[in-house]
Amino acid sequence: MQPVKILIVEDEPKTGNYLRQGLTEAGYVVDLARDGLDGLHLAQSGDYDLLVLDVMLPGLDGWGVLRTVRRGGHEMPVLFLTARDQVEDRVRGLELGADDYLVKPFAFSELLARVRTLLRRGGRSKEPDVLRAADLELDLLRRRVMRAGTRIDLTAKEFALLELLLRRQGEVLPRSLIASQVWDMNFDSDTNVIEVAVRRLRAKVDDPFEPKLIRTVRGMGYVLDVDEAA
Amino acid sequence: MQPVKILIVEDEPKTGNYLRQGLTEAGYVVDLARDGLDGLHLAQSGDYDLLVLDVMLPGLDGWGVLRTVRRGGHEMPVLFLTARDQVEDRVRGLELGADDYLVKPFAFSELLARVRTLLRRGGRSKEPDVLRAADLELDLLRRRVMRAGTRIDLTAKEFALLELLLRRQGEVLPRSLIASQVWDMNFDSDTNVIEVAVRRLRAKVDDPFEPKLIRTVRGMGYVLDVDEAA
DNA sequence: CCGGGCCATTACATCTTTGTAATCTATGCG
DNA sequence: CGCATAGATTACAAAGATGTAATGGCCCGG
Repeated sequence: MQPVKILIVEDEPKTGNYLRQGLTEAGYVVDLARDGLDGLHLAQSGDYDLLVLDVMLPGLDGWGVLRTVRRGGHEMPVLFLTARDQVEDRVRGLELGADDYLVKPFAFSELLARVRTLLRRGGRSKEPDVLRAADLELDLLRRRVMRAGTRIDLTAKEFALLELLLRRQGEVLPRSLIASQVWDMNFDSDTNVIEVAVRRLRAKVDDPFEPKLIRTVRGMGYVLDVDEAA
Repeated sequence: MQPVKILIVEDEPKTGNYLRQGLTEAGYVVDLARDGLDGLHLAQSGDYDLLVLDVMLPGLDGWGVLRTVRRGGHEMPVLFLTARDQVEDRVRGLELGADDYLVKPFAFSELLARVRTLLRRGGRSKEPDVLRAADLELDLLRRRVMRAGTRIDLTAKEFALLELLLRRQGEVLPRSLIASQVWDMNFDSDTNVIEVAVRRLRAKVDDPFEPKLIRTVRGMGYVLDVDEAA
């Protein structure tokens, strides 16, 4: 089972690095091209499972890249990144065979969700549909959470956070990681949103139940795991 | 292709009739039993594709019915209806093989969504995944709407309303029908929520585009269709 | 062409979600 | 043991979702 390979074509260093890091952390093998031409050459090798293309690139833009790649007979799914005011042009992208697009800035969890869907569609993916820990269940397709037989209603952020904790259960996730996956690129690290979000999630997912699944690791971050101490 | 048959077991006449009518309007063949025993006998015939069981029934309750039905070897999916304060007991229901439950009162569209999912899971259903009209597309699985290549963000109510209009495109839907499918049982008919909801939906789905798809039929209701007048 | 009802539209109120900030608690070190 | 700091908790604020209500325009019958 070879890893899933993703090519990012993005000129803004900040966005590019953020994407590369986030996708790498999520377990993909990632290459990053800084302009359209480089991107095109890499893409034409044909060994990527997905392209993430910025629309606005110096020289050859995202559409140019896509057109040529498609002409070469490559069929991998493509996710476009566009600025808020470029949305007008979307039709062009979709006509050319872009499969989805995101408007910047976006929460990384949003991007990840799309990436997963696109890969799933291509059949290229052994993604599970349900994540579990003890009596807790998170159904990705139905976007639904159950614990001990009760449905639990989570808000979007709560869901994204729990999904992350479940996907990486047993790992202590530093706040920086959580921030980069659940919030957007411009996340301001000197707030306590994460603590508050964890609190809210705990109130729904842990407070009424036993055992507690979300643990705080002082100075490190949070883990979700089924406590081994027995 | 035979129709999908659903058995409702519900003693409250108001709820029972509401469910029967709503599901019938949605195209299912529906039987309604008023108590647990009747329900059980009907269910044991085994020719239903889905059961909708009220938990609280006079005499034999929902669990009793389910237990016996399962013992008879029937495997159809079951949707439980429970009052807000009965939720405690849910585990029992799920252990017995109830597949989902709803807390009363619920919007009918909620129930319908669950019914569709349960039927889809059973493989018993030729439900499409995408509804279309002209350049408008509603993706049921991804809960996403696109028109002319742009993604359109809809709220829950807007989505439910558009889904209904699309499923029944070409038909003029009276307000009463819309109310019963998109709002809950206790819908108060002397408000103008529907008009307001249609306005909001139009603002997103029709105002920025051509042709207009949602039409008002004076004195009758609303239709979504691709205008034939050309 | 006038008037009544039907619908559209807008404004506003309420509730939920999400973020910010202030305060409280407890862990672990000196 | 007491303090410094990380984290928990609570309160408040801003933004979005949804419902209520008031107003205005338009269609149609007379």
